[in-house]
Amino acid sequence: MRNKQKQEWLRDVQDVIDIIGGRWKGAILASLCDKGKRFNELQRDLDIITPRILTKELRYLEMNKLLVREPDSGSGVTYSLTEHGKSLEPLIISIVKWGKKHREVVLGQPMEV
Amino acid sequence: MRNKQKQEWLRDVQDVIDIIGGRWKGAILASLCDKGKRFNELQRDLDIITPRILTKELRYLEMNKLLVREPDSGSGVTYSLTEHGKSLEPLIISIVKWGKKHREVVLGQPMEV
DNA sequence: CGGAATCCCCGACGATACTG
DNA sequence: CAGTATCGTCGGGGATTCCG
Repeated sequence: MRNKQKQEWLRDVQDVIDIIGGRWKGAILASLCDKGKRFNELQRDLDIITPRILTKELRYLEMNKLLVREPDSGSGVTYSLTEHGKSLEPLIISIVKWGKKHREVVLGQPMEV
Repeated sequence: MRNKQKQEWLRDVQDVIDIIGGRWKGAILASLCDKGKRFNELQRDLDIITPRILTKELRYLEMNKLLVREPDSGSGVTYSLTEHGKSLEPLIISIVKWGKKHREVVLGQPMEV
């Protein structure tokens, strides 16, 4: 760990994990991927997350500029991904790819060369 | 979230996050990246992680076949990455790359097209 | 409808000490 | 050297209720 560059990596990795990690953030991003959604719509879509948590997560993601909150005239709010938010998708795909390979390995495939 | 594929993605992502997330796992992997290390060596390398935690993390990573524990004759144990463990590096690099971009965006760069 | 306020629980993480 | 044992804390996540 004396290695400076790796120290920095760790910080970056932690940041990203903070964004897509946790129980809900990934799901929220995924749900918004198709199209923008309203609060209640999200709440239903996410298998009954409590409003408190949903609000908190949305705020966090908004702060990180991954999504935007747009009140429409009346009592309605729409959340949708920003370009930056969408740019996460390729990364997610890489992660998923490794994750699948990982599952195979752990389930007992031979792998040691 | 009705989207089946995305549900699966989320699971995979969570798995991966579980591996590189948390406070220490990433650091341990990074530390072992150069070469295998002994328990105490790791402990020192990781800026005073307590033995309890280190043991727990090592066990977890071992279970996931990212590293191997090899007792050498005498009272010494060496931990080193498996091929599978090493295969994480490219992924980490992708994550770091996005993380850096992300920091720029959040720090206030224009980015909306 | 879209939240905010309160209260609570549990699991991750840690400090410290001890052992074969 | 390589752990175990015991205890403690701290905060994320949740249930429930109330509000404009």
